[in-house]
Amino acid sequence: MKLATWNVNSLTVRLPQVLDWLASNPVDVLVLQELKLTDDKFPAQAFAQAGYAAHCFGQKTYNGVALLSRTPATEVVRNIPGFADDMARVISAEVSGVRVIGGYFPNGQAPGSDKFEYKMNWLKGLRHWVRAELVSHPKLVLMGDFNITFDDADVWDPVGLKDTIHCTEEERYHLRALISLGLHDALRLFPQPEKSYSWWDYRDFGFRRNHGLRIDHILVSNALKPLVTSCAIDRTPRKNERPSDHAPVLVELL
DNA sequence: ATGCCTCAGCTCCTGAGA
Repeated sequence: MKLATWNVNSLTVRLPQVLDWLASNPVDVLVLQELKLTDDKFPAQAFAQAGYAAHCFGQKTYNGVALLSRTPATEVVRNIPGFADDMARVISAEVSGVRVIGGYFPNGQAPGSDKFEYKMNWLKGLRHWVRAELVSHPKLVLMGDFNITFDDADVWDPVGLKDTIHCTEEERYHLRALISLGLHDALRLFPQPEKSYSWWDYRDFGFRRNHGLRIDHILVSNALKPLVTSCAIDRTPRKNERPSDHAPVLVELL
């Protein structure tokens, strides 16, 4: 079973690239973030023609997530039960016996801002929900755009970006707290190239200079960890014309 | 430089992203 996550930064703009990528990478499950479109504009038909059932949780202008799967997804849940949120950030479902959660974590803008406080509250709400989900669904994958780096290895300039957004100790505390629930950073279960990032700034030739961050993650539960056979970031779509600023991340389970 | 690039929208500028 192959699963992947990709922040597409507007599905309207990126749909052809997503379809091309799925043709080359026929994963079983793909979660998408930053659709930036409403449900009525979601291209369900195009995904159906590509062999995918799709569930959308859209929103105008910002946010918006979707879950695509080759076999039908059941028990679809939108956002975090028990955490009131105006923004469309989470979609989860059961696929082939695995609980899949796709998330677009808040950006947070800057430490000390209202948006940062919202990010902290959102992370707490997510954690409490995922803790319960792990009890009822031991085989669980939590993946998406976390907007948090684990440590300096995920940052192209750890000195210059120390304590800036995505790199603060408060954010990393919440990420470690998620891991402590019984989850594992799938990418680091395997050797990776130095400076493996999943996002590069559009400005200043960020991708060409590999000035990036690893903020898109796939976390697998204790029960799934022994089944993980590979995990990788696919940089190739970042070389497209008009690319998303994020690259997809893939994991393979036995 | 509170910028640089990209996207959406109350679209020819602004807010937000990361």
